[in-house]
Amino acid sequence: MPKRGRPIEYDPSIALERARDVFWATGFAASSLDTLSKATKMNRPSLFGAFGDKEALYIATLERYRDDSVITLKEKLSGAKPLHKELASVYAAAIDLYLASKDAARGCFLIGTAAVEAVRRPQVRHVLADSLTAFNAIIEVRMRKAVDKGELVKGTDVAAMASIASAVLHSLAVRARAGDPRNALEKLARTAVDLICS
Amino acid sequence: MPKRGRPIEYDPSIALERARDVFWATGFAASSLDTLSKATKMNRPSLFGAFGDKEALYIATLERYRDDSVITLKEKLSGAKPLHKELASVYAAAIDLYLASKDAARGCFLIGTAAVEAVRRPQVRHVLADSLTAFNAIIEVRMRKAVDKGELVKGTDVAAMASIASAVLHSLAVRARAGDPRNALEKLARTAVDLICS
DNA sequence: TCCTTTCTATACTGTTTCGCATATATATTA
DNA sequence: TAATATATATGCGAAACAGTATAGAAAGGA
Repeated sequence: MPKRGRPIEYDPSIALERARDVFWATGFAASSLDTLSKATKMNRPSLFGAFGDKEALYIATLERYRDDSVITLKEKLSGAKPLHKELASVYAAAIDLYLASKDAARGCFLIGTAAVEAVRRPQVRHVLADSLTAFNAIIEVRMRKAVDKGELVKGTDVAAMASIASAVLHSLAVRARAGDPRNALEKLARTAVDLICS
Repeated sequence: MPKRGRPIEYDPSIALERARDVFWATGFAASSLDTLSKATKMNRPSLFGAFGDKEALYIATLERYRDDSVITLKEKLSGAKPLHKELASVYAAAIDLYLASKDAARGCFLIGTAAVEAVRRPQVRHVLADSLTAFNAIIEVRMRKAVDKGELVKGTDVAAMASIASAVLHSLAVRARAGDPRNALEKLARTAVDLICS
């Protein structure tokens, strides 16, 4: 017996994106339910019905961002192209994402907004930790493949190399939010690719 | 004509440290003046008289943290010891600082709490950017010296190397706040030292 | 047509927030 | 001692806040 009662007027997926954008620009603590309600075009009761309280909504946006990021990261590190090209495309995509806003740069949603809440909110901390681990693992898989293919010298510590590649991603996230210009971020990315793939 | 009127009962320097600790654990937005007032043992009117409004107080704590960090960073990168030892001691000191709390790890005060406010608060963004630039510059100076001393091969791009060393510091800051255990952070630090000083 | 179910709109409640106004305490100076 | 200058203590007040209660609207089912 599907479809009883009044149908919902919002698209949960779009609403989640709008809420994410609010949190991304303002952070969790400074984002009011009023602002979120307007951005998602959902009334507060509808927000509660769909996602739960403010923290649950925030965590849903974080998980969505993590899942999207995992997908694009896997795509870009598929192994179809040489490692140095794939790694460069990962950094380029990250920089585009971090500088996408017309206002001040937003950086990475996770590192920029979840880090501050992580100390006092264990759920947020765990989503953040899971995400960083997931990203690192995808990079590590590609690095292992690179050793097999001869793109990296045999004996390379792939876990170590992956953590360095991740570190550069973290640095791009922070520096974007600090207002670093695009060319500075691109220089860091080139440096990292050269260092890792030399 | 010094010392008129009732003398202050608080130590501005200690009060600033206490306020910094509140911001460090809770972030700017979620730190109430009530909590800050209790932590500093200053009434709200005294807080305003001494530091101005909440944002001015926050910026004062950020600048203090940056200045302290610059001093210790310069000390540890004085050139008295080999580069790999000095760099390792920088990372070790950072890890100690990031994990110092008895509760959840606080990471880096700047990256953990200023990054989230940077988008909407230009003053915070500028302090953050200045700080990252200052840290990077100190590392770069040491790297240049390392080339002169023969610790790094001639022709090394010292600016690039310094930005990688900084990136690892940023990653440690984020990963500490995500709850990564000490040994994971220490492994990243060792990896970075080996990569940079090999 | 009328009932049930589900979503939406409005408005409310009690709390917390920041910044400040007023009153009081403690020092120096005349 | 009186006057002045500065700091502290208490608490006010308007606004914002999160979450909810209640009423109304829009669909399907009988």
